Amino acid sequence: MRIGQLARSVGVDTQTIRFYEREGLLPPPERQDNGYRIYTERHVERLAFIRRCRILELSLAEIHELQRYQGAPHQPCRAINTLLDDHIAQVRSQITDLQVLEKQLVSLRASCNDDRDIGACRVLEGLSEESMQQ
Amino acid sequence: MRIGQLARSVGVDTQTIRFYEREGLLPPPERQDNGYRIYTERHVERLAFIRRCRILELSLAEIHELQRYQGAPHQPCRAINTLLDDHIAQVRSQITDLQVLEKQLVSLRASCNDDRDIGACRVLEGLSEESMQQ
DNA sequence: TTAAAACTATATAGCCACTATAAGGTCAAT
DNA sequence: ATTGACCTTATAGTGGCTATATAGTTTTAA
Repeated sequence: MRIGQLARSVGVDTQTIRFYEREGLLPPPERQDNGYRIYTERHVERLAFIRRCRILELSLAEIHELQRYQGAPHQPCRAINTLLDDHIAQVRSQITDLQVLEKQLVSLRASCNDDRDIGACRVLEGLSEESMQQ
Repeated sequence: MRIGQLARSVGVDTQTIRFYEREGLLPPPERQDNGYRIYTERHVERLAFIRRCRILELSLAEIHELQRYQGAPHQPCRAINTLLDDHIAQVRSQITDLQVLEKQLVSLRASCNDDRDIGACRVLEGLSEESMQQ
């Protein structure tokens, strides 16, 4: 199949496919005489794998690492689990950070109603005060 | 004061200060004969304002908008509150997304212990299966 | 049969908010 | 006189795409 069909069947842009190829995540396919890329079922699977990883917000580097593991199926899989554990830890710390942020924002927002002049807006005041902690 | 002192007093890199100037967030300061930038107390405040906004993850565009409001103190401040409400909504949706993500990752991780061969690793299997929903 | 459309190719720039590097000028102290 | 700390501009890199420009190829419709 050609790049457009691969793109449609996995749900990505053709540009993204070429980008993954350049990044070494997708092996360079055969070419037709006119230079068009020809993909096989294995490319579909490989691309789908990448997309599933991306949905889980694994970085391209992490995906690369997973692909290396796939190439060595008789090693223990502890490294894979560690990779995932690290990623989970990262996601959790992002959540915690955002929750702190949300609290700060909500508290700032609560300091002002909608009916003031900008000159008296407590939100703007709050942002201008030194008291705000990092 | 010169750029290094401003940077230290607000806790940013000198590069970042020049970057904000280029982006129009910080007004261009006077220059000494040798070309060095000379900052005043007002620049300190202005830069600190920017930093407080950035801590709250407001974008440079949003900060720009806030600065425009500061220049027109006799308008109603509803726009400011709306900006903040939108930002809060955005942060909340990020949190929700990450929580969904975390669940998926934890469930994937739970499918495998540390003592398999990579060829039998259920994590890798999970990532390779079509069953994973986007 | 030809003209339009839909597809493919490469190369390059843009997004965001910085951060890093290079290559050089200025100034104070030793 | 030289070291070191500071300052200047310009340019490139980060991540994961996405957009644009330019051009060649194939397919479809008139």
